[in-house]
Parts: sequence; structure tokens; C-alpha cells
Amino acid sequence: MKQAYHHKDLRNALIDEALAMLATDDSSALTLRELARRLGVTHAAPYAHFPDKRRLLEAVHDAGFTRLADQLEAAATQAGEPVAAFRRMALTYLRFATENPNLYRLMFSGAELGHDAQTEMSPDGERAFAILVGTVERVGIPHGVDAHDLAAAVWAMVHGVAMLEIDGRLNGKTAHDPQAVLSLMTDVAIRGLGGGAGG
Amino acid sequence: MKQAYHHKDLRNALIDEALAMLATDDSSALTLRELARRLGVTHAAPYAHFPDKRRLLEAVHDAGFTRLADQLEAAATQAGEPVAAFRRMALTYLRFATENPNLYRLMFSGAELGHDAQTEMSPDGERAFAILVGTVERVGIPHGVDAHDLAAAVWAMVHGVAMLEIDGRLNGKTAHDPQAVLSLMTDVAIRGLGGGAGG
DNA sequence: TGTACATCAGTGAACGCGCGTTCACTGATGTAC
DNA sequence: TGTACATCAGTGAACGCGCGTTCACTGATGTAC
Repeated sequence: MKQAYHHKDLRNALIDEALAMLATDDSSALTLRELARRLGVTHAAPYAHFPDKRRLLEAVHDAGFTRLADQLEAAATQAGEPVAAFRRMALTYLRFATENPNLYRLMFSGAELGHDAQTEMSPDGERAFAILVGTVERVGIPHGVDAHDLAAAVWAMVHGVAMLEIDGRLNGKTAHDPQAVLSLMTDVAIRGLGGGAGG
Repeated sequence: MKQAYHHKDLRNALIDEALAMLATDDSSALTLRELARRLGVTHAAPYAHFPDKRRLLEAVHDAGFTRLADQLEAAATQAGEPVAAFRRMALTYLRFATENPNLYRLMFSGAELGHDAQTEMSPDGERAFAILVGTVERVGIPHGVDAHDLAAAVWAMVHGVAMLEIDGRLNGKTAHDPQAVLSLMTDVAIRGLGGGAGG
């Protein structure tokens, strides 16, 4: 059954379809024409909702951060010790990236997005980071260290595993799966933060 | 002065010009036609040296790892304590990425490269990794931990800072430059590895 | 030292392709009366 | 409840673009004799 003429919510449908496409294809397959095709709509139709392709991509980018922040939030509200929570957050983050590699890449690709999305975080990006800051604070911030700086460092660690993994660079470099590398990394980080070795 | 007809080393000239282009443009500007244009050669000429574009890109990718391995090697052969060497290596790696963001992105983009380059390291990629393993080993490997796994974890940490930085994600997240974040991270890592806090 | 010839790097024209974007339009919707 | 009308989402045709790749060719090179 085809919608006649007015789609009623083409804007969100475009974003959802883009997210769905990224589940199987990399972002180079993400063209306005293909999205329109899949939604049974003329390829000029998206222009009623987005001034150009870049803006659509930015909306997808933002939607990605919404999903990530939601998943981190769900993981953060579970009960547990600070160190265990820290591990759980790291695993949740890694899982998001490995389950949505194309989306994750788009969320961090400075190249195809506008300058705004490149240098500024979306609200949900900030929300995700704030959750991370809280997680790190609960483990404990060493004296004289800024919580945001430390959170950025921790973020970079996990981001690094995520990126190497989805770009296939961990294959062969280690006998274990990326989770083992992440586990090793969190062990090192937790010991370095003085948060104890348990978990 | 223009070379007449035979260029004599078009293959390497193409790779060099690609590297030069990446100094200013992102990899989407890297087309066979533009490279040929810049070298004063027909856009079909590259096909005498590469079967298709993907293979040219793989050659550029490999050349990037050659440069990176060379710089890491130079940094590794300097005298110094293991912990100081560790810090120096991390800084050298970060500097390479921030000075060559487009090249660095290409080196790790699984998307536009063939499956080989995506899952297997080039010889110089392996060389770079081996240097890292040595650096980590000298700091000291905790009992029961595999050196390669640990090196992979450390690599991921630095890669994470590098990627976040070149994608502009560290801006505003921290008051300091990426080197400060990296420094914080190496502090944590060195303490976590039991290598002492000095350096 | 000179000539014939094979090689093959580079030429130039052409191919088909799918893209983003523009434009005058059309027809469905919902509101004012 | 019914009608006139403004709005504006979606249409469909067209635009120019630059790309990767193919192809029969040409002319520079270097080797064999």
C-alpha cells in the first residue's frame, strides 16, 4: 500500500530510512535519490524538508547521538559499584559502535558534515558526554585533574577501540575479540585512576 | 618544463601527488582525473600503472604507513628511559595524525579501501605496530597479560585521541589541547601499567 | 655506429552513470466563513 | 454542513557535473643484430 501524495511525515521517514540503510551499507550509499526511491517518493521531495543533503546528514548524525545517549543512559541507571558501572558503560559504548559501524562512522566523520557538526556537539552528544563525566567522577578523580579532561581521555580510549574494531584493524593484532582489548584497557585505566582492580 | 610523452615514473608521481593533495584536501577530492590533471597527463594515463582507483588508494594508504613507521622508528631509537620513551612515542604518533589528518583518515578508513587493506596490515603497518610492542614491553608487561594485546590497547588509546582531535571532537570538551588529553591518558596508562609516574 | 623492430606508457575521444539541485506545476489538506 | 480558498508537500522533467573506465591509437624508448 502506497501513500498517496502527502506522506505526512517525510522528514522523519527520511531520517529513519537513512538509519536503516546504514545498518547494511556504508554512508557513500546514502544518497537523496536512493532514500526517496525507497520511500516511494520523487527525488525532489526531500527538498521540502531539508535545504540540502548536508543538512539531512546532520539530522542523521544527531539521531545517532540520540540513540547512543539513550543506550548509555539506560546502562548508567542500572545499579552497581562505580567500577562495575565504568566497565558496563565502556562495554555499552563499544557495543553501540560495533553494532552500528556505518552510523558510528558517520557520527564522527568530520569530512562529510558541515563545520557546525564537526566542531560542535549535538545536544544528545553533550548528554552522552555528561553521562560519561558522571561515571568517571564516581570512580574518582585524582587530585588536580579536571573531570572533563579525564572524561575526554577515557572517551578517547573507548573511541579508539571502537574505531579500530569497526575498521577491521584489530583483526590479527590480538588473539581475542575487541571486548578483551577493551577489558584490558579498562583494567589499566581503573588501576591508573586508583579505583581498585575489582569489578 | 613539461615532460614529453613518457613521464618516466608516473606511478610514484601519482602516489606523491596524492600525498601532497591530502595535505590540503580531504580524500573525496582525490580523483584519478584530478591527479592526472596536476601531473599534466591524460586522465587515462594512470591506468598504465594501476588497474583501478582502489589500487592507487591502497598504494597511498601503504605510503602513509611507511611514513608513520619511519617517524615512530626515529622516535624509538632516541635514548631515554622506558617511560619517557613511551610518552615520546605517543606524542610522535599524535603529531603524525594531527599534521596529516586526511592521510591518517585514509589509512584507517575501511570504507574506500579494498577488503585486503581493511583487514590486513601493510608491511609498514606491522613494522609500526612492532615498534609499539617493543615500547610497551620496555615499560613492563603485567603478569599474565599478552604483550600484543596490551600494545593493541595502548594503540587504541592513542588512536582514539588522534581521531577525536582530527575530527574536531575535542574542541570545547576540554580546556587544553589534545596533547594535554594525551598526557593525561599516558599518565593513567603508565600508572596502570605499574611503570611509575615519572617521565 | 646504424637500423629494424618490439614494447608499452601515454593520448584523446567516447561511454554510461548517478548524483545534487532547480523549477514550474499540481493536487491534497485544512481552515475561514 | 457546505463551499472557497490559501497553503505547501510532492511531482516530473530537466540541468550540468565530474567521475571511473574502455578503447583503438601513437610515438618514445631501448634492445637485437
